[in-house]
Amino acid sequence: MDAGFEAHVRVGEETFDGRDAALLRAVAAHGSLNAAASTLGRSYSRAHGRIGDLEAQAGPLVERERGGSEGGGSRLTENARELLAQFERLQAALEGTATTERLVLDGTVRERDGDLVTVETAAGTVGALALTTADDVQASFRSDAVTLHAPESAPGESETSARNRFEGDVLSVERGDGTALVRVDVGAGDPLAVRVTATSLRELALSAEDRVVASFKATATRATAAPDAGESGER
Amino acid sequence: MDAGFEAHVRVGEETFDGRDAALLRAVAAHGSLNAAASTLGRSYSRAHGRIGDLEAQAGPLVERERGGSEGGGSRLTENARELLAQFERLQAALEGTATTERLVLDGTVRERDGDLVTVETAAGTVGALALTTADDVQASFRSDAVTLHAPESAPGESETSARNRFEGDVLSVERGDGTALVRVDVGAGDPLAVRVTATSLRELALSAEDRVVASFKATATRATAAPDAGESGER
DNA sequence: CATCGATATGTCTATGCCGATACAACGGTC
DNA sequence: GACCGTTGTATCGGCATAGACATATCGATG
Repeated sequence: MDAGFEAHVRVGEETFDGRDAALLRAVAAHGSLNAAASTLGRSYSRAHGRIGDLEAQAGPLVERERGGSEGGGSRLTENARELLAQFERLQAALEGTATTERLVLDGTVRERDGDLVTVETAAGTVGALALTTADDVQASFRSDAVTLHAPESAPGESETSARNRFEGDVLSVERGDGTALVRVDVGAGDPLAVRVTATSLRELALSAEDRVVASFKATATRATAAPDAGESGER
Repeated sequence: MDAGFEAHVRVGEETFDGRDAALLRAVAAHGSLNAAASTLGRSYSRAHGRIGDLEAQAGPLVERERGGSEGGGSRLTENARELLAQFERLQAALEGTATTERLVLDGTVRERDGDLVTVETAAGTVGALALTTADDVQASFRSDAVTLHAPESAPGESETSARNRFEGDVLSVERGDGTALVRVDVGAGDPLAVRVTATSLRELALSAEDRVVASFKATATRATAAPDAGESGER
């Protein structure tokens, strides 16, 4: 039961997707559309047509050369490299959110101010951006959105823009490759997972049972409708 | 040229996507698969088959009733509501990252430690999670990942797990509905955009030309390959 | 027991996508 | 001028998907 996605970038009427990105990468790697298509197991004519369609919307993507000692070839334009980089940033960003753990807190909306809502949860009150008008909500946020502080030096409410703040005990520290996952009991059902660098782990001198303050921004917290048992309108 | 995606949740052999989610929502809203299919402009037989396929992997999704005064009907199981909620959280999370502004910093990798790299950029040195082995990279992060501090009370390096820190001048403050977008000049090409709540804006008393400290976590920063002008390996 | 509206199931067919194939044009090298 | 490997262009056929349609079944109601 794991999460996934297909990224794409709209460019005019066309939709540039992972398949297109692979094609451009292969062209860059092989120096010819022919070789690119065949290594991808795709037909040359389709690949050719696809590039034509994309170029009609995005401007020149490949510089073509016909004839010559090696028959010619194709190279990416600056334009194409830019598009590809944009796609890859998007892909990386989405990849991050799809694979990053999230903490989900069930709660009830207490206050609204535009998109911003105040939600009461088992762990305390949190601010969140609302994507729903329902009052029974789940507030969730990414484990990499949380900053840990030593309790004695945690900044005051009015000194930072991180509005949400929990205090709790470190349950476990799981060392990874350059980063570590710290689990903190904040009084909610599930522990709060926080991904930090190995350096931070060392400088905060964190280990199990230590007391820490966890802060995260309301604008990085999303409130979505809770899975309602009864009936209360669609969408 | 805007970003998008198609979310899906793998469940056994099947892939639960936005189309499936819409179907389940319509069933919940109308109380019958027949009405659901027809309001979605889809054929009943296909919709029926699709639900059967999904149930083979995910377990019961709808409770069916045949016959009766109103011919019967279908209602979602708890299981289905759970699946739908999971999908909607994913959708919301991805939606957030696809629409949230990102700051992109061009830079060069100076150091590696597992997935973690140190990147030198025009605005300063930042830690990031690397998704590439290239040395010319773009470090990017979400505008909602950045916490603002008053300069005098910004926490020290060893007191928090936010490893990246810039100091700069506020360029502009753009008030929205409950939140505001603060642009900070940090010496990079583009300004750093930070989304904060209206409350934070007030408590930090931010306005243009103020000096602020912006901090964000290395684990929320992603390094992707820069659009390389020359040739340096595929992928 | 006929009616009605829903579930349940199978088949036909239109459509879109894509690989496969064929063929022309190009321009260096031999 | 023949050769070669590429870029262009057009067409055919296979395959998967999904709508359209036909039909059977179910069960409360009147």
